[in-house]
Amino acid sequence: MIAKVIVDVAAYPIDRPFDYIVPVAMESIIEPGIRVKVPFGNRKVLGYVTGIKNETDIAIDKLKSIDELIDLDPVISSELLDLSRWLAVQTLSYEIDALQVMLPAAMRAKYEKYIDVVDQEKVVDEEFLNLLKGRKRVPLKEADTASLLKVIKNYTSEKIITVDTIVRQQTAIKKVRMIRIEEAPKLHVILESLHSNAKKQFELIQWMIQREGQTFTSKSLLEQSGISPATLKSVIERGAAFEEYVESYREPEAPGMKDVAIPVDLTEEQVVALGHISSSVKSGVAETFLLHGVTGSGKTEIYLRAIKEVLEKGQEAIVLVPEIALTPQMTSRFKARFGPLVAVMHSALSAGEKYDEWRKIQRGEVKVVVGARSAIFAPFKNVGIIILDEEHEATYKQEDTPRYHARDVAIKRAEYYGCPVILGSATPSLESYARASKGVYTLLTLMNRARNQALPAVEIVDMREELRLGNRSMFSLDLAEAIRKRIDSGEQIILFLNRRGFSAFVLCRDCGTVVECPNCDISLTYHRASERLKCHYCGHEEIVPLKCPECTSEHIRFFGTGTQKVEEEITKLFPTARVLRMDVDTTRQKGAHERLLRQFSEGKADILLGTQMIAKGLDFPNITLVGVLAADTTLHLSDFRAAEKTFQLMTQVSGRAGRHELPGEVFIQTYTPEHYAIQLAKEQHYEPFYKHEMAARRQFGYPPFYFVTLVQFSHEDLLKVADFAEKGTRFLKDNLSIDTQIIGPTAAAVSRVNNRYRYQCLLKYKKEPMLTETLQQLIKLYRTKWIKSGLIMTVEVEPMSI
DNA sequence: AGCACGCCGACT
DNA sequence: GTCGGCGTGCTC
Repeated sequence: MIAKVIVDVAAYPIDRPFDYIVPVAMESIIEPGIRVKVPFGNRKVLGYVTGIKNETDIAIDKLKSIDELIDLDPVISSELLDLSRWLAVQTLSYEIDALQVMLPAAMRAKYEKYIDVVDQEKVVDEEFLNLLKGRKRVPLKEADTASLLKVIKNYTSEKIITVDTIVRQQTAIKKVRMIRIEEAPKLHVILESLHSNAKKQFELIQWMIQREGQTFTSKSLLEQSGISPATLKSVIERGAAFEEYVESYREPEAPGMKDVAIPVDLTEEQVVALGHISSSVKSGVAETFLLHGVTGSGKTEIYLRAIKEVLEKGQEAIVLVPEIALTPQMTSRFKARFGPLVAVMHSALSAGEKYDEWRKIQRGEVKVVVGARSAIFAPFKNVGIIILDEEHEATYKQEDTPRYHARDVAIKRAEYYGCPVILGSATPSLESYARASKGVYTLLTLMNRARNQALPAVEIVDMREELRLGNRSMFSLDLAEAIRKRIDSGEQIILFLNRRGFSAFVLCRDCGTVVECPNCDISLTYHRASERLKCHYCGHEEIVPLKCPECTSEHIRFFGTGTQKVEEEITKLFPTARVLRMDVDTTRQKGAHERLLRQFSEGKADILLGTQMIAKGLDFPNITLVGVLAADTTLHLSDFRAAEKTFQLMTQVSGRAGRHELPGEVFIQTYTPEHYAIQLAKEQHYEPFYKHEMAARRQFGYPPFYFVTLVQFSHEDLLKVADFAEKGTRFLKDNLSIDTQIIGPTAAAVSRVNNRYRYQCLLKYKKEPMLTETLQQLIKLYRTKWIKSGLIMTVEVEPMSI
C-alpha cells in the first residue's frame, strides 16, 4: 500500500505529493486526511496523507516508509482536502500552506531533535561527556558550540550516537490527570505491606478503601483527602491507583452581556427575506443571497432564525463576522439563542482555547460556529448554511499566503453541501451588489429599521467654514453644542476618529522637516502614552526629538490628530464629561475590549471615543449622538476603494445612533462636504452611491468592471528591484493577451519599507484565459531564479487595496 | 526549506 | 597537510 503525502516543507520543488510505503500495521488505520511523520531527505517531517493507492512510478529503492501516524482519525475531511487543492490553485500558494490554514495553529508541527547514545563505551570526548551528564538522551539544542556539533557529526557517522526527530504539536493539548482507585482487596494487601512509619500513606489508602473503584481528578482527590502530592505519588507507585490523562477543554471566559434583542415579531420585510432563505435551506441547492439591510434593520435576527431551521434539519451553521465586530455583544446573542451548541473563534483566544473550540466542532459537540475569517474552515461535516456578516469588510481577505477571500471559500463549500450562503451588509461591496444586480446572487432588501425608528438625522459640517469663522478646534460649534446637550441630559455619545493616514506626525515649523522612519519612506507617528515616535510599517521606535534633526531649531512639535489628543481636548472643553477611549493602545490587553464596552453599556461614561473598532456592531439604547471628527481621511487614500470605504464607514458609524426608543443625531465633519461619498452617506442612500461609484469604476477600469491582480517586488537595492520589476512586467506583457492592461512597473506608494525598495505591477482584465498559467510561470521563474538574488515577489489575485 | 556533498583559501 | 567557507543539488 502506498500513501500520497504532502510534506510540511514550503518550497517550490516540494509542492507536490510524495509517495511512501504504508507499513502493514498501519494499513487498516490510514486514510486521507491523517497526518503522518515521514523521513524526508535526511530528516523527519510532518506530512498530510492526501491519497491511498496500490502502485507507484517511483523506483522501489527510492521509496521510504511512513514512520508513524500522528492522528488516528482524519483531521482534514475529504471535502476540505479537495478544498485545499482548489485553494492552492486559486491563490497561487503551496498546497501545504492551504492545508495548514485549515487547522488551528496549535496543530502545526514543531520539530525537536534528540541525541541518543548507542554505544556508551566509545564516547570519550570530554565536552560531549559533560553535555550528557550521564544521560542517554539529550536535546540537540543543548549542544550550542561549534566544537560540540563537530563531535556529534563524527559520532553520528561512526554510529556511536543517533539523532532522532520528534514531531509534535506546537501547544500541548490540555490534559487533566485522573486517578482511578483500585478495588478494595488489592488495597488491603498494600495496606498490610506498608512500613509502620508510613502514616500518611496508611491514611490515604484507608481513605481510598472507602472509595474503591472510583475515579477522581488528582486535584479533587488531593483536596478531599487532605493528603500531599508526594504521598499520593508513593501510593500510586505501590499500585493502589492508576493515573490516566484525559483531554480536557479550557473554558473561555463567559460573556457578561445578555441577548438584548429578545425574539420579537419579524417585520414584513424580514418575513419575506427569511422566506427566501428558508426555501433555499429546504431545497438543498446552493444559492448565494445578498442581504442588503440598512443599519438596525434586524439582519442578525434573520441569521438566528435561519440557523434555527438549519439545526432542526440536523445540519450545522457557520457564521463569519469581521474580527473587529466579534464583540461579546454579538457572540452573546448567539449563545443566548443556541446555548452550548455554539463555538466562538476569535483572535483573543489563546492557541489552546482555539484548539479546544476546533475539537468541539470536529467531534460534533457544537453545531454553530461564530468566528472571524478562518472559521470558514470549520471542520463540520454537514453544513446547512454559511453567513458572512458585513460582507464588504476587507478583513475577509487574508493578507498573507494563502491569500484567500472567505467569501469565495464560503461559496465553494456551499456548492459542495448544496446550502445557502448569506452575505449580509448595510453597504455591500460593489462586487457583490453588481453580482446581485446581474442575478448571480439573489438580492434580499431590508429598507426599514426593525423597530421602525427613523434613521438618524445626519448633518454634514463644513470644517472649512468653521475655520473661516475662526474656530480652530477639532469640534465644530454645532457638534460641541450637541455634545454638551447630551452630557446634560445623561445620554451617550460616540465620537469616531478615522485615524488611518492622518496620524500625529512631528514637524519642524522652521524648515518644514517631518521626522521620518530611517527604514521606510513614511513619517513616524507620535504616541503619547510612551512618549515615543513609532513606524507603523516596520515597528521602528525612537524618542521624540527636542531639536529638529535637520536645522536644529527647537520649534519642533507634533501635528495631526490622534485619539489621545482628542481625549485631551474633550477634557478641556467638557470638564465634566467621562470619556472612554478605545483604540489599539487601550485594547491591547486581553479582555480590555469587553471591559471598556461593559463600562460604557453600564453608563459609566458619557463619551466613547475611538477608531475603526467602534464603527461596527455596537448596539446601546442610550446612544443618541454620533460625531465623525474628520470624514475625509479615508477619502484621500490612493486606492480605488477609497470612496467606497468612506461611504461604508460613514454609514456604519451613523447607524450606531438612535437604534432604540431615543432618536439619533449624527454630525459628520469634513473638509470636502461636496464629495458624493459623504453626501450620499447622509441619507444612507446606497443605491445612488452604487450608481455613482460604478460609473467611476467603469471609467477608470477597476473592479467590478475589471478584475485586477497585483504583483509586488521588493529588494534592498533600488536598482535591482527596478530591474526585476521590469523583467517581471515584460514577462507578463509577452505572455498575456493584448486586451489585458498591464500598468507598471511603478514605485509603490510607500516606496521603501524596512529598508527594502518596493515596485509593483498592476494587471487589469475582463477575461484572461492565460492568467493562472502565466502567473504560475512567473512564480516559477521567481522561486527558481530570482529569489536567490534577494528579491521578494508576491502575487495577489483580486487584492482588497492597491 | 534544510541538509549534505563538494571544491578552494587560512591555519595547527 | 586539514578545517571550514558557502555554491549546488536533492528530497518519495
